[in-house]
Amino acid sequence: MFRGVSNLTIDAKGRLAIPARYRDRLMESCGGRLIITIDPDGCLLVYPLPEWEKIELQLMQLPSMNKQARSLQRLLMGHATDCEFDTQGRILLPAALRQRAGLNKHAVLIGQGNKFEIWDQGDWSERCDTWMEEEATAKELSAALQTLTF
Amino acid sequence: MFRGVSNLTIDAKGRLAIPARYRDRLMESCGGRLIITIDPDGCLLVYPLPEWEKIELQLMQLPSMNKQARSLQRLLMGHATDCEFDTQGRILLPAALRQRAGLNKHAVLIGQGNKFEIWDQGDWSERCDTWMEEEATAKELSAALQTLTF
DNA sequence: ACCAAGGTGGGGATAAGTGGGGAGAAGTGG
DNA sequence: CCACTTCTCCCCACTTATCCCCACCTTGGT
Repeated sequence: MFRGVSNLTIDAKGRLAIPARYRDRLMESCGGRLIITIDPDGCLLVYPLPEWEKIELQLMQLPSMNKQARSLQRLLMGHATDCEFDTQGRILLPAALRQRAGLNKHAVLIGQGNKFEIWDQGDWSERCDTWMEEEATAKELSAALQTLTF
Repeated sequence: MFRGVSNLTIDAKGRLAIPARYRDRLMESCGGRLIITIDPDGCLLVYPLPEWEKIELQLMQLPSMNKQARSLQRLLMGHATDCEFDTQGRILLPAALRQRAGLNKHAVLIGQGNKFEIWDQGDWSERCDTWMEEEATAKELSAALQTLTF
């Protein structure tokens, strides 16, 4: 499971250094073969190849005549790009994806279990503020969260 | 079960000494492997790794298309950072988490059963005041508390 | 009053993250 | 088909953060 937050910089060439603590795990789980795509919420998603293949399978099984499913397929499948580490442990984020996620110099990489998310630093901290407020003051809980304890 | 409150100082490098009375227990229950994350209420949560893994499992099973679930995953999972003791029995609180919880030099560590919470000292005493007032003057009781005896 | 143990502070080696030059590959247009 | 531009990636240099180590200070017990 990937977890935790890292503040990183994207250099002028669009490269981003994956934190060293994740590298060994990524090399062994997928030989450094990653898939990067966009998330409708405005961040990028980074999957180890084997994990992505599972997602891909689920996505392709959605009904073609469902509009919402179709747009999700186009967003996720359509933007999925292969990436590998360079010799310094960095990945090159394709310009198109960087632009779509509004990524500038300062980015945030967060572990989300089987994947990572990459956010623009400003967007991320704003979102966090909002979410914390919402979660703290939430009057009613969705059914999925009714039994959660932490 | 962890209980009790400790006033601690966070030094200039962001290190915090775990009180000696907890250390043996932590070393044996998780080999000193702790997970620190944020709580929507504005404090940090500290779990022994095995405890955290249970929560993680619950979190990652929540549906990805549920917004409330997703934001909770991002807050909890996204900030969950592995920490280990240094040779003096201290842990290094990541700068990002310290900032998010508004931690300065003076902090409070409180035992909360299977986890600890870390609060800024000022925030903590303010919150305590508020809570005491609220509990004392509360007009109606939520269902979850109807049967509590203490 | 002394000793032992826990808590606090800071120097310094090492590893991790960052930035940019430049060779080679790939794409574009005449 | 060739010349030009753009992109990719390897290499090296620099900066920042992490963690080990040692030293001191405070507290509680004998």
